[in-house]
Amino acid sequence: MYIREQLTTDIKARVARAVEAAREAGDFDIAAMPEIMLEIPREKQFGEYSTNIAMQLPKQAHKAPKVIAEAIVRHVDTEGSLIDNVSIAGPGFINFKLKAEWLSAAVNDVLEKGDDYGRTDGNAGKTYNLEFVSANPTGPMHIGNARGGAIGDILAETAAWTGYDVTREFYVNDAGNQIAKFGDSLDARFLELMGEPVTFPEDGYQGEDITNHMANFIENAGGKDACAKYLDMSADERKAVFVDYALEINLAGMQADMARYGVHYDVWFSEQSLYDDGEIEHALDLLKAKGAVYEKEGALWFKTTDYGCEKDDVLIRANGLPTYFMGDIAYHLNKLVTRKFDRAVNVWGADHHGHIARLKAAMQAAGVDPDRLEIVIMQLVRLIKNGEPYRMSKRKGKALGLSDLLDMCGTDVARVFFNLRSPDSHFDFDLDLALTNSNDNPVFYIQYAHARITSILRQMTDDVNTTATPDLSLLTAPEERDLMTLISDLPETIITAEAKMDPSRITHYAIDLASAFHTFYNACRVRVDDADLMHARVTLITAAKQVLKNVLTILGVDAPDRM
RNA sequence: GCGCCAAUAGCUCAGUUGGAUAGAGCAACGGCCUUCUAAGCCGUGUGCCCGGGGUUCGAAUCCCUGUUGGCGCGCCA
Repeated sequence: MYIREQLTTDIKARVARAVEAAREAGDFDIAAMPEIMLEIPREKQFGEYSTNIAMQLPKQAHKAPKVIAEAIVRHVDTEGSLIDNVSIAGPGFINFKLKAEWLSAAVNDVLEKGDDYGRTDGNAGKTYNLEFVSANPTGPMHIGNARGGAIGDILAETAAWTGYDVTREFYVNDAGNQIAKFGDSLDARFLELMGEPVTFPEDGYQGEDITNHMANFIENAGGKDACAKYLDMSADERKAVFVDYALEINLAGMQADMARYGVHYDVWFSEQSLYDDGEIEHALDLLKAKGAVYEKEGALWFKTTDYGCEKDDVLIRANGLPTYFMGDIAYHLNKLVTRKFDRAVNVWGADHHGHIARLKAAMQAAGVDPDRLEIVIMQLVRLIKNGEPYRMSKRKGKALGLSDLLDMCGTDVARVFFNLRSPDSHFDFDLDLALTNSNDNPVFYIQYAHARITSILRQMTDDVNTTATPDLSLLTAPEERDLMTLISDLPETIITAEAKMDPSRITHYAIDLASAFHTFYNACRVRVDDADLMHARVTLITAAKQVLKNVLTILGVDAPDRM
């Protein structure tokens, strides 16, 4: 148990006993014990913890909040606790001021747990599938995928730090309509390169990458003459060859890009495998058996409207081909039923939010608790160049790729940048800022704190007797206390980030921690004549360095020793 | 038309399960390096928390409503 958890459970228990004691003493009468909430006051003058219990009771106790608060405070037993004193303030807040020792406990906690400081086990034993990015494999990844990658990966990491057994998953859309379009586009470029007359499909992929694929294909095959045999094939056979060829290359490219981005997937799940393994059929049969499917105009429909949605959705088209929705149902049943994940979470772009309700409806129809499926909706990224939105079209191949982005600003900057704001806020990616002004980026601010600490410690190896126990009670400066307080917050920050599915909280914490260290650094010298104080401060910055390292690990960002 | 997301300082944004005097970065101005990394620190001030109702002891936060912006509403994925 980390120190904050110990404190909150202890204080809550003492408050509950005090309320009980006050009631027994006849100070007030209440029918039921309300939930006791502890909060951390914004103003330091109000102590480390505060409860509003006295303001929740007046209705049933028929007494003024202050009177209730006084009665509770009279009965609070602080024996054997870290509570220094209890007071009443404002409209009836009960404030707890702690003994300075609690901060030492936080520092010792860090030193004891090391690389594991911040890990908790509240979700131990539960499996968690996190699907993110899942970019269309028909072309290179774009900047929206970059945001999804950073958010998803750090979300996965926070989940792992709270005890979940996490699987990072990429759904490869290697089946269906867009693959057909991909094949049409490849074939058209091939015929063009071969000098055959051809009209490029109107809704085809116009990017250069398509032409490059086929140019390379021809070269690898030994030139145009050697490729003449493909002209004799049927168009469908030929497209199948090209799709196989280009898909493999694209997939390898995406895997390489994601690896470079610090994202390592456990599973690359093929949509096509759902067809090959009969899971599409099986899912359809299941829905049919539940009576959720009907036929209309030659197509098979899912009764989405039975689940509060506006209209029904097609599962199998009149031409016999399953829709993307059908595949998605089979896929999520695979996650939740076949593979039995306790939770399945998807990170989707805002342009997909309309699909949440119907997918959950399908899960419900299939007899699966829809709450086991959660969607994190990420608002779309807007590229800003020269202060104006930069329009790009993936179809025309003008998108800025993930690899271009990484060339420009590097993995560390990109990962932090995309986790500066919560997923559900709109995000403007300023190209000029990323290109020219990396000093403004908070990632350097955080890393600089780590490098500074390392530098100090490097120079002090001989000055401190590390076998002795440091006297942390010497750390009384406000800057020292602020730093220690922040250090104690990491476990709860991770738990909150996971619970709210908001990885930006980790980034904000990292910035706050770095700021607390820089402030401390400027206010307090570590290398001082007083050997005991020096020892205590070395211990403090050693802990701060460890926490910075752990938080950078979660963010997937390097913790440099020098800058 | 219906649905989802957003609106807080000049700009970009924090703001914890509703709490006490709404914060930070950038920008502007002024200060801090003979001593552990100045990619840093300290100081100076600015708010119709989009408007209007409501709930509450208490609302930037919750509910209703309006406005503005983004996205979606296909036998596309």
